[in-house]
Amino acid sequence: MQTQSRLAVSGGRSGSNSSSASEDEHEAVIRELTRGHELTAQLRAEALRALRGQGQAEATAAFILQEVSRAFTVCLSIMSSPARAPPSSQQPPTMEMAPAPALAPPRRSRDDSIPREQRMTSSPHFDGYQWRKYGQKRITKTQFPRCYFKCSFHRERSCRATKQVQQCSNDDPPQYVVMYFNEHTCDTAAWETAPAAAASSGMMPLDDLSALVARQGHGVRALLDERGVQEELERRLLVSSLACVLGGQHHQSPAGSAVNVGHEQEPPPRARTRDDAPTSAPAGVDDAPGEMPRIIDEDVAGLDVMDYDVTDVLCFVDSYDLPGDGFPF
DNA sequence: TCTATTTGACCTAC
DNA sequence: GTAGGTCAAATAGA
Repeated sequence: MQTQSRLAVSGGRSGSNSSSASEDEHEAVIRELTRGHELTAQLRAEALRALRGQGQAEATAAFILQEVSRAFTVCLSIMSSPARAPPSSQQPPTMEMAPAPALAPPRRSRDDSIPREQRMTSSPHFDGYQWRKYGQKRITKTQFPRCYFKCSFHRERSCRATKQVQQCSNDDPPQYVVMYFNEHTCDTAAWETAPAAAASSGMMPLDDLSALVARQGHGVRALLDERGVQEELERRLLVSSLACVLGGQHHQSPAGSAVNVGHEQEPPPRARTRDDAPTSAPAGVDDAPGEMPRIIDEDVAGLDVMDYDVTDVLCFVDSYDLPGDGFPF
């Protein structure tokens, strides 16, 4: 890609002043983000022109590309903020002077306690990964205990991902703050496929999906209740709409269902119901493993935004309390 | 019997 | 010394 090559040129530039190189990189990132923003605007114009008069597809494409554009805007605001300014030249060089790292402590240091992602949800376990609870702690000045989870594959696949779940309100349904630490290094795509996992992977026709839920007993029903099906419909609509935009094809709603995905609509229902008691839930074993995209906090931008790359950015941004509908932390 | 959860103890950072 | 994060033995459930 052009972006990569440009950044590579910028980053690979030889020079004695590391601060200068850092500034160059910073400028390069802003430059690329700006260009991405411009290209998104062009793509949006082209897509809307191509899809003019096609109702649902047009609206969905407009929504998705608007969100992409918003992501670029937010990233640019982050990169332009003083906090993201490149380090000053007064900073002492640390690489050579730093002492040899001691044996890494097994426990996370306080510096690492900054979550890579934070979200508020009433379904703290439904994020597409399997977790195992390894601890619970009552935190001072809080009403509810904090639960600690590791990725279920932390041992066999050395996945270091952890998350903390803490109830923060007694509402109905109760709300939880979920904090994620470390990236998943496990390959969740290789999970064994239970029927529900197959259903949620997008490979099962929606008619079959609905029929499965109607036909099966508690097992599948627990995973894909009616609201889950509704959410699945919406997810596929988004995916197919974006594919149509990129492929220039007319969108056809999956399974002939008409699902409205728009700003005016009330937030779609959550997919999960069993997660409202994190201390007793079997830590996500039933949480629809597989390729199902993680569902981001329903509050993000007031929309039911799926966790594709774009919304990863959105979610990340939310934790910085930027202007908008972000998560207030 | 196996696996996941619970919970008190221990360890580390502040 | 305190608070928060993790460990690991005990326990529960399938």
